Amino acid sequence: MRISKINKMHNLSKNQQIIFDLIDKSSEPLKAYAILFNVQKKGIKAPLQVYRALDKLVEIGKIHKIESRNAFIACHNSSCQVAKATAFSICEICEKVTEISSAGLSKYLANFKDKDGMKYSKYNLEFFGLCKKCR
Amino acid sequence: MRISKINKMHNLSKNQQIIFDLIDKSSEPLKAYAILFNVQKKGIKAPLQVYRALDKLVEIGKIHKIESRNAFIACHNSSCQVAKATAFSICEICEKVTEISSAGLSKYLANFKDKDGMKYSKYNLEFFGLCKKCR
DNA sequence: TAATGTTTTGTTATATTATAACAATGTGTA
DNA sequence: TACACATTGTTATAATATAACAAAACATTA
Repeated sequence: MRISKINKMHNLSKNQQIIFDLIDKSSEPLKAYAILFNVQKKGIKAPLQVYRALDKLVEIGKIHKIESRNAFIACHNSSCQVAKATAFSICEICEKVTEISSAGLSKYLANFKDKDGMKYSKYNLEFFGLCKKCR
Repeated sequence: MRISKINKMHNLSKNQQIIFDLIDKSSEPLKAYAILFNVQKKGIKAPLQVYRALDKLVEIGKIHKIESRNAFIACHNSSCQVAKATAFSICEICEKVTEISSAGLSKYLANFKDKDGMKYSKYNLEFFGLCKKCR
């Protein structure tokens, strides 16, 4: 019972944990094949093993995919248990990526309705510009 | 002089025009290799020819890339001469994609400042949900 | 028109990103 | 134990995108 509860709180499997740890300690978004290269010494040999772990980690909100870069970063936003509302800033020079956590922004977007009055369950926003260092 | 002016207004080259026409008349986002397949009868034989045209068309704002789908749609927002502020709604069932043109939204995002007071020159926003038909 | 720089094209090869299909093993629960 | 389901391992392949180089077309100015 306890164990099932823990599982539902998304205890990670072996491969998932290895790959999450790598992404979590990285200072920059990691690409799938860079991850593969890094975890080969831990016995993860095939792309599919990486992609499966990535899919699951994205699904449960532990990591996010930066779509414009095909790269993955750990979620550092405690409130986002699930990957349903994400916003990032991306520096076009040094490629530094930061997850934005702005209550105002998420509220605005979560409540945004299009012309037909349609509301959306999920969004991904990527801002581009120059970071402090690169300006 | 006149000609140069026209060029600066982004008259399209042969391949760019062929590929833009195809995307523009499509009711759904097109993927690069679907485009390639469709324009082979017009003499465009190699992926690179397609990608080069796509890059240029994106650069001048005639088309947009839907990052989460690796697909391209024509811009139907007369005000967006350059691909610097884009927003789309995507139906997760039928994959219908619509460009959102909301003055409120674009104003809000163009003026959005992060915690460090940083403003961004460019953004891409993708909303996900169910369209009217699929709901 | 000739000379020039720039953009576009054509072409082959290759790199990068991602999934299909199938068998085996592990894990949680009845 | 037995069952359902998630995870793993493995090989092969599909889908997406770029490198490098040469040639042709186009725009500008002398």
